[in-house]
Amino acid sequence: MELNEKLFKALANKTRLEILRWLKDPENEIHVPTCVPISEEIKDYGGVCVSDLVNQSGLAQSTVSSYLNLLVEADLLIAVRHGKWTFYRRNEVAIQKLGALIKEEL
Amino acid sequence: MELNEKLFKALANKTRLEILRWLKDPENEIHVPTCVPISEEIKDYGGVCVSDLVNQSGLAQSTVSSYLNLLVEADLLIAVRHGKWTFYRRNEVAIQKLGALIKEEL
DNA sequence: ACATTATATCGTTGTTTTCCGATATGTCAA
DNA sequence: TTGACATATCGGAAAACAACGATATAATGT
Repeated sequence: MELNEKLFKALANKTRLEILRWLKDPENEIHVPTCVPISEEIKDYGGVCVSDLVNQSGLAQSTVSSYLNLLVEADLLIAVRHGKWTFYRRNEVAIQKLGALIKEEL
Repeated sequence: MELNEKLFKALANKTRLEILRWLKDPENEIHVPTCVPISEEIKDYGGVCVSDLVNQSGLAQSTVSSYLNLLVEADLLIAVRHGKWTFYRRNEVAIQKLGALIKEEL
């Protein structure tokens, strides 16, 4: 984790910011959840599948998928594949570190 | 100060990030300073003129000027005009607040 | 094996950003 | 008040991004 252009580019988009917020509290924020947690990891750590975020955002599936990939590349999200679903969740450690880095190093 | 697209867009550029770093410690980071502090405010709070940042960055004067304006608009920099110079300095309060907001609200 | 579902990737088009040179504005000094 | 300097603004060309539909890949169920 470092404060580079790539990281801030990932955050420089309304929808991607919304995705991060939705994933903060999916129980309340994801209005029509469809993917049921199917593993202990998902039950423990949470995670939302792509199609739920597609519904929520109103954007095309391909757009959301690439946005999610950008956020993973920036280390802000963690992706876990289970069967045909990929569950995305926040990388809380990295996000806290980001806040600290901005205070110290920006 | 809020975590919106505009703020992160301002940070999503290598040169603008460098400018923020240079302004963190201008004495050491600005290699060829030309603008002498001419007021108590600049002496007290610091601040670097546009032409020094133009030299440092190697970009055109117009580019640097608009980059600085973007950072001011995002509330990350403070601009103070003295005579024919405009001195830019970091908005440390806002930057600390940004770090805190990311930890709490991102 | 085949159809279905979920996600990822590719190619494209319109929009935004980057960065420039030219020019305008503002300030000081002679 | 004219010239020189510092900065800001404008208009444009090239690159990057946003967002889409079409298609590829991957896993599941029959």
